[in-house]
Amino acid sequence: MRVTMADVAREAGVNKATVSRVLRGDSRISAATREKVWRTVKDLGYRPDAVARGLSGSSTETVGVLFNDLSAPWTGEFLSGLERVLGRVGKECIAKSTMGLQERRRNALLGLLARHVDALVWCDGLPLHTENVACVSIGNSSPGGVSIAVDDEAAAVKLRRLAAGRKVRHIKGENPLFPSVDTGYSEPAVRGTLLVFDGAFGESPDPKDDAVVCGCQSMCVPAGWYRLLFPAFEMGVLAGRVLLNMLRGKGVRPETVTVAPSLLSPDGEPL
Amino acid sequence: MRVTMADVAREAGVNKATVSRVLRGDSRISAATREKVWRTVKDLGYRPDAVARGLSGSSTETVGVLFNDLSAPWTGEFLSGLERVLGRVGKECIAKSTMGLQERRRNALLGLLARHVDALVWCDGLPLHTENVACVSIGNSSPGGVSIAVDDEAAAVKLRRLAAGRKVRHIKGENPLFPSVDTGYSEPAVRGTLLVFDGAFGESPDPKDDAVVCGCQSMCVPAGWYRLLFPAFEMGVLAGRVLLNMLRGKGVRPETVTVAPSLLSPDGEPL
DNA sequence: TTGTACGCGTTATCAT
DNA sequence: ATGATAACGCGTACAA
Repeated sequence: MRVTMADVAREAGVNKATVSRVLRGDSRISAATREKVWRTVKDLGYRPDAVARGLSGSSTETVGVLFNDLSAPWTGEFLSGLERVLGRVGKECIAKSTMGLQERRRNALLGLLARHVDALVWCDGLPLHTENVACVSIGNSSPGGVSIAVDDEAAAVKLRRLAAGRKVRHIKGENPLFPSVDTGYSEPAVRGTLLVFDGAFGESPDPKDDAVVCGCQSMCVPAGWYRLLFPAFEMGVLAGRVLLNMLRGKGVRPETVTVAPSLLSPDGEPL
Repeated sequence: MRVTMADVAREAGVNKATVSRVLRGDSRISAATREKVWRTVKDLGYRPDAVARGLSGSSTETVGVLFNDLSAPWTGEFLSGLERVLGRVGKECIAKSTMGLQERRRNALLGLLARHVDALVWCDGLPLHTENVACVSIGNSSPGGVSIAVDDEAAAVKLRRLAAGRKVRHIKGENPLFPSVDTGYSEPAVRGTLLVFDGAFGESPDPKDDAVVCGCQSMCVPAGWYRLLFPAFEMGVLAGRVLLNMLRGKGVRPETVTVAPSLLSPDGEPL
């Protein structure tokens, strides 16, 4: 059988309520009682029941995370960053994918609400404003909501600097990570070409050219190539921080937080 | 306020228990009552409360998934496969990462047990046998438990076939996906070299050689290279199926299920 | 400072 | 076939 609060109370010779208070760190409790209760808790190996706590209390300490495609290469990094922040306060993440289908989106939402998630993270485009639940959206600014987005312009600036004096060819695959990054570089090329691969390696660059590959932290690139990193981890961290602030009712007015991707040289040096 | 079962019962003029029975599809209920209850459910937009159901019932319809490093490139694919199977029966996944730390492992386990997860998936090496909770481990066979593993030998066989007549250089990065794949090929090279990159591109191959890159479905490789795919998605699917069987008490004796990685030609054709 | 008692929304056990 | 009622484990006004 499971060790319950009643067990601890009985063993310690106090009331259930007292045990509950000690565990929640209620100040108005005698040092003696507190000590005694903690002892019993340890002795019996008692662990609060998260489900019961969720039903009785006002929070389940869970967060729902919805992706368009959970199998995309950056989701793990994002979840990792999110968990890094939320884990510290005992919250856990429930990951789901909607495949861009409106019905699945709706069902996912209803399912998560049925679980009393404290917050939602929409990583699948369309921001959805759900009353009563803290919510941030990724990539798309939600009107009136909080969103975390990639600073495409900053990326473009870095690429332009790297491209200085040469032609730029932007090669986008099926699922580019930086769909709106465009160097817009049109000066006459004097030093060859800079190839920017986003989502696919279509060809091998001429040895005298440079190549930039867009991807996540974990991606592997051929030696000598540059990397433009999609800041998935940082976005997860930011999303987590923003959510915590919202849940604590602190400032953080609805706004858009942007993260600049970093451009790394073949040696791994940031440019 | 939330629409509860009591609301439905009152509105439909029946008992809470009856509503519960109708929702669970209990057969011994009159067609009239069933119809009436369903009507009211629709009208009021009632949704069962997953938390309360978890407390009262015997299942929370949740599964805990533990990774060594959640930000690894294959975790998303794995979760996607797992969710594909578990989602069909209304189960959701809670993802956590342990960073290989024994203490975090333990805490993660305790936290998930506190949430009454129906099952656990260990993707971080050491299989942990937890009494009372269905559990599969990934990559490492647990003595007496169920595990899903990559068929390294099958991968080696395919590589050997591809390598026929040439030298093989296996280049492993920091986190190779196929740590134990070894072609063991030592015949005198008569047709150049086959480079196998696992986890890192150390160099660019000589144009006359072939190269195989080990990675996930989402990885991008230079044109003309071969790919050895880590079957993360399939492993997720398998893990899900095995878990469901365990939870339903069906056969599936403790064993090891292996998945063969596929070797793709530059055109995407399986070899 | 601590105890009493009720509520959270379901499921399950008896009755009827 | 259905109703009444007791768990499930915890939080919390209210009382003492």
